[in-house]
Amino acid sequence: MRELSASLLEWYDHNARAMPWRTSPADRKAGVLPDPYAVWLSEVMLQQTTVAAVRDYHRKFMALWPTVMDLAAAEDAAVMAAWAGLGYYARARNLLKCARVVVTEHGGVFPDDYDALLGLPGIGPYTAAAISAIAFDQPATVVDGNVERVMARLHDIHKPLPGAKAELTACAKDLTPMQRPGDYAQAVMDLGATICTPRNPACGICPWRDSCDGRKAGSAPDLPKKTPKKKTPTRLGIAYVGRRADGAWLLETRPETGLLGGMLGWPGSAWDDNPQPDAPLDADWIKLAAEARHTFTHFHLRLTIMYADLPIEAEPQRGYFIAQQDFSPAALPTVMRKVYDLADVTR
DNA sequence: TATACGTGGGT
DNA sequence: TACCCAAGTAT
Repeated sequence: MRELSASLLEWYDHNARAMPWRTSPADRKAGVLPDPYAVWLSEVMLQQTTVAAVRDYHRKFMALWPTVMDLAAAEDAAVMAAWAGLGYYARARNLLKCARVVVTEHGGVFPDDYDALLGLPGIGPYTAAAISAIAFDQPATVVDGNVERVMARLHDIHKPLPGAKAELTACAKDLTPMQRPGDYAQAVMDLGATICTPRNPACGICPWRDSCDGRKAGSAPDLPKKTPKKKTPTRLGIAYVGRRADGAWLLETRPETGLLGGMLGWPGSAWDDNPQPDAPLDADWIKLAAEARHTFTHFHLRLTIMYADLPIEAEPQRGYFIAQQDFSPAALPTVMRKVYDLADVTR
């Protein structure tokens, strides 16, 4: 066990991926730990999201709100707008809740232990372990998709996920060292992200190649097994893009919960098999030639786009006008930005 | 335990 | 085109 963690840390010393919210292995050895706020922000953004997608958002958030106190004091709409395009918007809502709890109940200082972190909004088992290990060098065990894959291969476990989760977690826990646990946590994930990849793993240059049961059995590239998922259905909908004579756009803030909760969007119908017209006000709505197509995690969506020029005195039953100079399509979730782009081009 | 919840990139 | 996948969490 100790030899495995030691060899991985040796590998990590020379192969750590550079990320703005990290401190280098050399710095960490000198006792320099990263800013817990920056780590927390990065870990929430990285939930089910690639490092490449996160970089610019993390930089933007750190520039807009350099401390957890700044973020806690931010306007909800500003945070949602800044998160637009990154997906899984419940993360942004919980991010704000968490920042405010840290300020009001923890004096603006992030707790350093797993259990306290686990109690905060938007922080689950993975993120609690990641923050305590990476930001505070506590011996917590991170189990993300990378770690699951690495453990399944190392021990040649064929039981499919998610059922195998507990077993894989136990394996990961056994390997977690008391020395440099923060570096170790990042090292296993880096190993999974760069060597022990889902397809075509680079077993030949893996620091654990001589200990890997999956490699010995020849099954490593096929692990972990996963229970098959059903295919995604298609839903239909109608979106209404209204523009007032002074250039203002008719938008709405979506309900706090559910899909795209709390985000800005175009008023529209429900999204289902047979959407009914549901214009936000009476107007000469024109059906545009192009429809917006978008795929969410659990369904495909095809949106019919209706457009109307609206009089200056228009009084919509739903939504509100945003002046042209106050509106940025970048503040829209991607599906809504697609609608905007099509309306802009097709009209 | 199962489902809802985004998006972009890779194959 | 149609999957799969990415440093998961909440319910």
